[in-house]
This record gives sequence, structure tokens and C-alpha cells, in this order.
Amino acid sequence: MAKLLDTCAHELMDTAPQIMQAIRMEMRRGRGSDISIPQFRSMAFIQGNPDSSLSNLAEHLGLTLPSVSKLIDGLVKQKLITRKESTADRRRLTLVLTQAGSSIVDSARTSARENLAQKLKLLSSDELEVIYQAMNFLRPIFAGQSKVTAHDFLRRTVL
Amino acid sequence: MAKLLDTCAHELMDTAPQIMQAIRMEMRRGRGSDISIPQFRSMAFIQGNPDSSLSNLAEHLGLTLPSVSKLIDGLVKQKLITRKESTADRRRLTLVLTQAGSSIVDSARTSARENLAQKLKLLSSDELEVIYQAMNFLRPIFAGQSKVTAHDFLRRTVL
DNA sequence: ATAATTAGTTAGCCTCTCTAATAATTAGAA
DNA sequence: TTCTAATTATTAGAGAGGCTAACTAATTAT
Repeated sequence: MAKLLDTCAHELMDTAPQIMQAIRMEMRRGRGSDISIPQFRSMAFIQGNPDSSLSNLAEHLGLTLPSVSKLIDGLVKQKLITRKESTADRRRLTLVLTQAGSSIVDSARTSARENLAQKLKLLSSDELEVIYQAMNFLRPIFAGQSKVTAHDFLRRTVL
Repeated sequence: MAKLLDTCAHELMDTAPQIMQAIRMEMRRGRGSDISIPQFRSMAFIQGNPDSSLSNLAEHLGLTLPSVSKLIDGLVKQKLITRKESTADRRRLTLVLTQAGSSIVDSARTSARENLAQKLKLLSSDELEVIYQAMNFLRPIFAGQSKVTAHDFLRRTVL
């Protein structure tokens, strides 16, 4: 039945924004490390995937290149990351966390995690298990937004 | 064990933004009804809770009053909702959807729902069931951010 | 009556995200 | 090889989305 599909879609549209808002607040609460969610996500990705390029990051975040470029601008201004020129391919960037950046992303992560965990304490471990599973079903579906450009599209379908 | 808590927290921080990004794109894709997620959420709430005030809406969204005030500004400019003065309490607003607003929120809802459902088709109905349950566990935890003001806090704890 | 609370708005700030246009470098084809 | 394509990133410009702080107006409580 298509009913469950629609219901789930509705639930997602309803719940995801609320969770985001909560996370946003948790991130702010962890004062001392005052960064936004996209900033945190960017740094976490760079930390986990050293020497990534802007494009890599953009694809991971599901954002456009200009958006990410500006996002990185902010982080560079705060000296949390640096842009390094790649020697092999001179148009390519290599993003590197500074020491400050690394420690901030660490503390932000644990702080947000603790605050969130605090909220999740209201649930039983069975319920948490369900959530854990759900996230693992959802992540692959919504990850890697594929970023099909108009040009790619034409190339694939017309040409 | 506290491990599961932390893992779930981590999964949430990881997955929620991606879902949001996908929803954002789905909303845009439903061209003709070009509204943002907060705008959609506001209108949907007003549709379901007629004659709500700004404060009601702000609490539901988990946002500050000024944020919501500005948000509503935009919708009023587009003639999707109107601010009506309440006769009983003259500082209170009553938010009302215009006809245009009502039809836009309807079409945006079905469009986004269909696009999302499309993505969810990749899952089995068992997996959907898990997601459904998870959302129902999560929603109450993250809904109604309680919005404790400094003043309230002092009043409750000190006085 | 006067003080405190509540409902909204305004102003100012910064981030997020997009599209469109541009520059520089590399890869591919004629 | 030369000239065209594609890739990588940036800039400019615009509109939302958030927040805090400071303010007005109306209501309630003392």
C-alpha cells in the first residue's frame, strides 16, 4: 500500500526540521565553540577525509560549489581551516584543518553529542535501537545527492 | 550502556541535515509553489490551527518571536497569509491563510510528499515501518522546545 | 495607579543557499 | 598540436533564515 510511504514522507517533513532546530540549539549551547551546523559538517568531513577538494566536500554536503566556497571562506577567516594548492592539479584545492579547527570540531562534536544524548535519555534502549536502524535505512537514501547538472543531463539523455 | 545513546546522537547529527537538504530540494522541484521549508511549516500550522497567534506559531516552530515575525512578513508580502487583529486582546495577532496561501500549501505538500515517497520506494515496507516508529519516538522529544526565557528561569529558580 | 508581563515589531548582524558570470587549468579531439 | 571541452574554484548579487537587543503597545497584578 502506498499509504505507508506517504505517511513516512509526512513524518519526515514534520520531524526532520524539529530535530535540526534542536541540534542547532545544542551547537550554540556548547559555547566556546561557536560554529554552525554546515561549518561543523564541513570540518568533520575534512577531518575524516584529509586533503579533500572543494568539490568532494560539496558533493558530500549536497550543496553547490559557490555555497561551499563561501562557507569555507568563513572558516578560513576564523583560521579553522586553510586552502592549500595542489601541486599535481593546479586548479584543485586541498582543504586542511588547522590545529584550532581540529580541536574546535572535537569539542563541538562531544558537546553536541552529549546534549543530544541527554534528550535521547528519555527513550528506552529498544526505542533507541529502532532509531538507530531507521537512520541506517535513511542515510544511504539521502546521501550523495548526485548533483546532476543541466549539462550532464543533456549529455546523458540527448547526446 | 551509554554507547547506543552516543551512537544515535551521532547518527542524528549525520543524517538529519542530509534529509533536510533533500526535502529542501524536493520543495524547490515542485515549481509553481516556490516556498521554503519554514514558510511551508508555518502555513501548514496555520492551516491546521486556525486563528493562531505569532507566539503559538513560534513555539511550534521552536523559533524566536522576531524570527517568526520576519518570516510572516515575507508571507504577507506574497499575500499568502494575513495578520488580523484580535478584538479580545488587542496586542494579539490572528494569522489567517489566504485562498492563495491555502492552495499553495496544499500543492506544495502533495508535491513534496510524492517526491519524498519516490525516494522511500527504495525501502521495503518493513523498513518503512521502522522509520515510522522512529519518527514517532523522536517527534515528542524534539517538539516544543519549551523556550525558557532568562526571566522565566530566574523566576522559577531564584524566586 | 503604578509596576510587571505579555505580544509583536524594528534594527542590526551574520550565515546559508542559490543562480549567473568569470578565470584558470587540464583533458580530449581534429 | 592546436583548439575546443570539461573541471575546479571564485566572485557578485540576491533572498531567506536565524539570533540578540531594544522598543511600543496592551493587559494583568499589586
